Amino acid sequence: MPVRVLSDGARPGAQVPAHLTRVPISAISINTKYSNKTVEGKVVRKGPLVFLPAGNFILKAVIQEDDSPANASSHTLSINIVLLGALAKDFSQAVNQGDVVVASGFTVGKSPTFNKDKLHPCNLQLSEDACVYVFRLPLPPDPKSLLATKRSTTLSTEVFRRPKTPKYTYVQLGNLKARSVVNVYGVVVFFKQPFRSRGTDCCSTLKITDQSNQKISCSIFCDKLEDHPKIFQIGDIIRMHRVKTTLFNDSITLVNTFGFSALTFDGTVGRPVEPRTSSRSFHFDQDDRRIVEELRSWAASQTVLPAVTTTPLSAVQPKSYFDLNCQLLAKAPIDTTCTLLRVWDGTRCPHTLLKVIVEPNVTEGPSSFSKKKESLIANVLVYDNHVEFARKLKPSDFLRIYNLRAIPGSSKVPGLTSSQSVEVDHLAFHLHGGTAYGRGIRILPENSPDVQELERVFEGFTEDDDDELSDSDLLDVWSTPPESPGGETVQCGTERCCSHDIQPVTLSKVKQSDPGRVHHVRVQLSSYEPHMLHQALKLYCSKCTSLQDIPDDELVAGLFSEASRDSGACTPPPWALSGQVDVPGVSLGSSNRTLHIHLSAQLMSEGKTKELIFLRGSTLEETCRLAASYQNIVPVRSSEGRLAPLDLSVPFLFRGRKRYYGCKRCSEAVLREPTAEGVQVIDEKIIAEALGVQLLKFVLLMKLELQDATDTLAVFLWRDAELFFNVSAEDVAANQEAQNSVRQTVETLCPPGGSTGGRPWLDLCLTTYRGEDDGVQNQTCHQICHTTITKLSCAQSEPEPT
DNA sequence: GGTTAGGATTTG
Repeated sequence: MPVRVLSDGARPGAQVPAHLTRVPISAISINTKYSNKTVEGKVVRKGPLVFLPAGNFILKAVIQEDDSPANASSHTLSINIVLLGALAKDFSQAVNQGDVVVASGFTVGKSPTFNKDKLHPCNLQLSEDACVYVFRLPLPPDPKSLLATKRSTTLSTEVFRRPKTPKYTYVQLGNLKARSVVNVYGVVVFFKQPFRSRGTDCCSTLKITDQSNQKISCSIFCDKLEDHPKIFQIGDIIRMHRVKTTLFNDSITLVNTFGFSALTFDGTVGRPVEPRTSSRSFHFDQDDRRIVEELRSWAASQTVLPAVTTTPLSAVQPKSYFDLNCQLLAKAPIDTTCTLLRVWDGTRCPHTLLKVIVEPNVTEGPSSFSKKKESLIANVLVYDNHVEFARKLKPSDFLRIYNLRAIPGSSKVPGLTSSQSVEVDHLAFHLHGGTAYGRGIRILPENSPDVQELERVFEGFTEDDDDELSDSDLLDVWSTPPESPGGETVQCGTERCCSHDIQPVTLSKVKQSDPGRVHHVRVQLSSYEPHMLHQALKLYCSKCTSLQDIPDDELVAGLFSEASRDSGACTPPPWALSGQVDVPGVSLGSSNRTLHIHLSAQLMSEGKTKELIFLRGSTLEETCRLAASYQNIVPVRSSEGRLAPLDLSVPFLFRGRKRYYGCKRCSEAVLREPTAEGVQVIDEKIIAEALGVQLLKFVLLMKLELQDATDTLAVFLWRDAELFFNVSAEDVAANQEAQNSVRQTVETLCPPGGSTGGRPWLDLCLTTYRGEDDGVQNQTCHQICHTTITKLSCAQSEPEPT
């Protein structure tokens, strides 16, 4: 925001950048440059915010010098100011009549209203490059009186705003004093990606400099990676709030302290000034922009600063260390200290590259590529501490690998058997262990210029026509950049929890196999049914193994009202005590209804009057309402003068928000008193048993289409669906939260309208069996078993606002 | 209310 409201009571001059000098209003004239000048005055008139075409704004105001030089003539003390665009909007909101403002970055024009208002012959025009600092007297203690005063004295209906964010001051690196807490800006001249320290945190070490030419080392300790400064390359500009100065080896060093936060910026002159941060709220204004731009142009003029270079694969020299921007296509663990990253940058390295052979089933991402693409792929071996970071990488991620080493000749590659020879006369790429020289890997964000450059190069890449279809088709999957979901990031994967000791196979292998087998696969979810997830919920009878849909509410309500009309005389069973309950009318003015209830005499005698009622004559809606007051409600009707359960097309039991159904085929429902002796909780099982009802189980049934590099396969998710989604189907039937959880999981595995590149790879255990139902004999079916979702919900943590 | 690191090429 270009309008800065400074602390209550602050006086002009205190926080305006020091390089600006004030010009008296009376001295303003056309044909003079005012690039480093300010004017100061009290707002004596503030016009309304006027909307212009194309979403633009204009606002006019008059400011008056209130501590003017004695020799100024009175008519030149006040000057019209014209504000345009966002500045006008901000001014309208943040500035009140009576405030003292300091303006900079304005241009001077001839005042068209001079003849009319007899004010200054010039006006000040403030647009994009201008800045307005607002000073305001301390507020009276009672906000009500303040508002009243304001209303009576302002011309427009502006919102009076207390300053939201304090103004930060930044100490030049040459002026740092030991043992203080400061805010600083600097150009990064050295940095390491965050690495795990021996203590509790990750550590970023960096060195920064500024116009004072001091080079200051910094150590940033944060547990969470996202709180660390997002430094991509030397020359980036960093702003840090709340770092403390300490002395080490006679030099000032900076360490983060309580409330630390950092913004970083691309250090290239001319690029957009976009702060990089994980923090959801931070202070950033025209002054910050100016500081960043000044540091950029200063750094550009400095020859002593290290040059920023990345090297494309086409220019890599043997024996050199270099930084590589690339896209990850596939990765595979080699052993505990080494991981293979298969990357490309769209350029061809002139040297023969190392080939590393790994089992296809340990590879994440495609295990083979078209010949043409294969010739562009570099195999990067990352060691030791980088293995842990490599675990987090996904195929299709854009990476910057720092201090990668190109090693010519034959090297031994760990994990290879003797039959898998390593080519001699090749170039191998190693990311050695440790963090010396900033060695490490960073995932580049989608909006980074480096990523955009890579994408441009990839766009120019076409597959050979004679390539095998399966490979080239799948390339599209891998060339697709990852989705960047807004807000909370949910990363999903799956984990097998079976005891099978078998290696993963491809889907084409699964398709060829006989029923009665178990397979492990690594796949993506390409589609699922039903799309209306409530339709995935079914009722299952474990006795006759039948599966049925849950009756819809309309049908159930109809059966209830039909039963409620049957109001013939009715003799309750001898074990029951009968009574009545009033149910308030549904709408205002509709009369209360009196319903018959019957209770177990046994339970009554134990004082358990709320635990179970048999309810007669109610509608579905009334039953649901009463379910809030009674733990168990069994709807009953009068049948041939006796009390009987309702037809099993409707729930035989309501327990809170949960409804329970019985199997029509396997139940012989009669009304009996439950034996609740020694029973702590009367639940659906006890009641079902008493009523002779075969309880139906809620289950989830989905049909999923899986895909990998070789094929697609339709599988069922049923027997272990609850394990898979980590919810109970009964909860899904009753509560929104569980439904949302299932929906969210499915949508993360298979984003609606999303590209396949954003879909996670899933490790599944499949059983293959002979389907017998539905008259389709001998059909081979597949089912996901022994597999559970692992959901990493990375809610953006909220560091202290900066 | 503050240990960790405090740059400085490699086992492969």
